[in-house]
Amino acid sequence: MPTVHPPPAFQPIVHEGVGVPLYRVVARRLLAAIESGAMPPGSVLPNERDLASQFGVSIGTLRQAVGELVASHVLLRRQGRGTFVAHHDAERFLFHFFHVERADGLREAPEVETIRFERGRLDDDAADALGLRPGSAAWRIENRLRLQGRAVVHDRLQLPLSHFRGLTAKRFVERPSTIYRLYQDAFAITVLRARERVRAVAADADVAQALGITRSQPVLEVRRTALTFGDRPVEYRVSTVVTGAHEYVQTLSRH
Amino acid sequence: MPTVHPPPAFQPIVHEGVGVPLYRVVARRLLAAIESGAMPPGSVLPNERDLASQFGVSIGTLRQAVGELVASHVLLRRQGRGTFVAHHDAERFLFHFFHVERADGLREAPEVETIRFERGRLDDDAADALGLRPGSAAWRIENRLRLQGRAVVHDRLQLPLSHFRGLTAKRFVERPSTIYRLYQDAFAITVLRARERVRAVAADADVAQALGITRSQPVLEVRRTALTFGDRPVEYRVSTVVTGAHEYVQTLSRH
DNA sequence: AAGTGGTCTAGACCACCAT
DNA sequence: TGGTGGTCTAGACCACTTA
Repeated sequence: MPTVHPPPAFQPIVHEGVGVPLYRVVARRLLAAIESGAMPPGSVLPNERDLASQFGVSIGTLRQAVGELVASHVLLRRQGRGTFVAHHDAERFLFHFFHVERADGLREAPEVETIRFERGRLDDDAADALGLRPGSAAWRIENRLRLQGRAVVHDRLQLPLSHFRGLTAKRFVERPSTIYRLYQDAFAITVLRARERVRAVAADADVAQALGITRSQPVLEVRRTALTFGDRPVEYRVSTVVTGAHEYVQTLSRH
Repeated sequence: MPTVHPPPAFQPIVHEGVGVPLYRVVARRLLAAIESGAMPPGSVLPNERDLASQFGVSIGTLRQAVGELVASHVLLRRQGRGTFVAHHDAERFLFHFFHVERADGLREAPEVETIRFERGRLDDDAADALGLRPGSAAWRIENRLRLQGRAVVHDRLQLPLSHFRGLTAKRFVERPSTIYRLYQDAFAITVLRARERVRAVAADADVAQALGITRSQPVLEVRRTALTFGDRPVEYRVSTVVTGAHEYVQTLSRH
C-alpha cells in the first residue's frame, strides 16, 4: 500500500523576478504545499539535502527558507528526527493561545464544558472581524472553562458556517483534543495566530450566571480574532475572564 | 581627537567547553561588551568582516551570533549602513511597550503628565517583582497619560533607588524623550522586555480622580515588570486603563 | 549504524546607502 | 565610488535520535 501522504516532488526554481530572495521563493513553495493539503499537519518533510536538490538550491538556502517557516510556527524542526508540519495540541494551545493563569503563576489546561451550541447568525462585531456580512450563517457556541475546578472563563464563539460546514454539537463536544485541533483535523483550518483586544466591563446577567459571580462585577472581556494562512480570519470569540484568583498574562517583546 | 566610543577589540575565541555552539560564545562576548558600556546604545559595531576576523570565526558564524542579538532587540541591522546597539525611542516604545490604542485601531504616542514624584518605599508587590525586600528605598512616581487629549491611563511607577540614584523630579519631567530612554541615557539601564499581568478591577478613589471617571467603574489594571539583560527586573509599574474608547491590544504568537 | 537536523567554513556576488 | 549588510554556494563535520 502507498503511504497516506506521499511528499510532493518540488520542481527546480527558475528565476521568479528580481528582488525576491531565493529562500523566500522556496518558503512560499513549501507554504503553498502545506496550504494545499499536500503536506498535512503532523507529516514529515523530505530531509534537507533532498529538498535542497529538488528545489535546485544549496542546503544553506533551503535551511533559511525552512527557518522562516519555523519562526512563524508553520514548521517544526526536531534534531535527529526531521522537519514536521506543525499541528495543534494541548501544549501549543496552552503556550500560544491561552493566556490565563493563576495569580501565583500556575499554568494548566482548562476543562472545557460546552453549554450552548446552535446555528445562528454573525453579529456585527464578528462579521466585521471575519470580513463577512452581518447576519451570515454561523455556529454560535458557548463554553465554560474551569481551572482547578473553578469556573474562570466564559467563551462565546462565532464560526462562519461556510468554513465549518458539517460541524455538529456531538463532533464539537466529543473532539479528542483541543478546539483548534478539531478545526485542523476536521476542516483543514490551521490557526496560526490571533489578535486580541482586551477591555474591562461589568459582567452581564448571562456571564454572571454562567460563572457564578455577582452581576456588575468587573471582568475582563477579551475579543479574539483567530487567523490562518495569509492572515485570513476564521474564528471570532469573546472570552470573559474572572480575574482575581486568575489573571491574563503577556510577555512583551520577545519575538 | 579620539572618537567618543572606540569599539573594543575582541580576542579570538579559543575553545570554551564542548556543547556550546561557537556562535553563542560570540553572541555572549558581544552582549558582555554592550552590558559593560564599551558599546553604548546607538553606537555602531565594526563591520561583519572585521568582527569575524577579530573573533577568529567565519563570517557566517558571526552573522548567526549577530542575528540572535537582533532577534532579541539588542542589536539593529541596517543594510548599507551598519549594525547598531539598539536604543529606546518613541517608535520602539510605542511598538513594544505601549499596548493601548483607540477602539478603531488608531495608535499614537501618549502625552505623559507627571502628577506625583517622591521618595518612598517599595510595597510588597513591587518588592516581590523586583526581587528586593519590601520597604527598600524607592522612587514612587505617578503619571497621567492622555490620548487625543483624553486621560486614558494612570501609571504608578516604583523604581528601586539603588538603580536610579541621582534621579530628580526635574530630570524625570524634563527628559527629552521617553521614560525608558531616560533610564538608558542617565542610568545605563536598557529595558529589553516586560512581563504584564492584567486584571479587571473597580477604579479606586485615587485613580477615579486622576482620570475623571466614576469610582467603582470597571478598569483594566496592568501590572508590569520591566526587564533588562539577563531578565533582571528594573522597574515595577501598575497601569490603570479606562477601556471603552480605548483598548489593550495583543497579537499572539508572532515570535 | 544510519539518518536527521545543527554548526561552521571560506569564499563570491548582490542590494543598499552615503558621499 | 566605496563601504555596509544580504544572499547564496558547496561542501565538511558534529550532535542527536531511532532502530
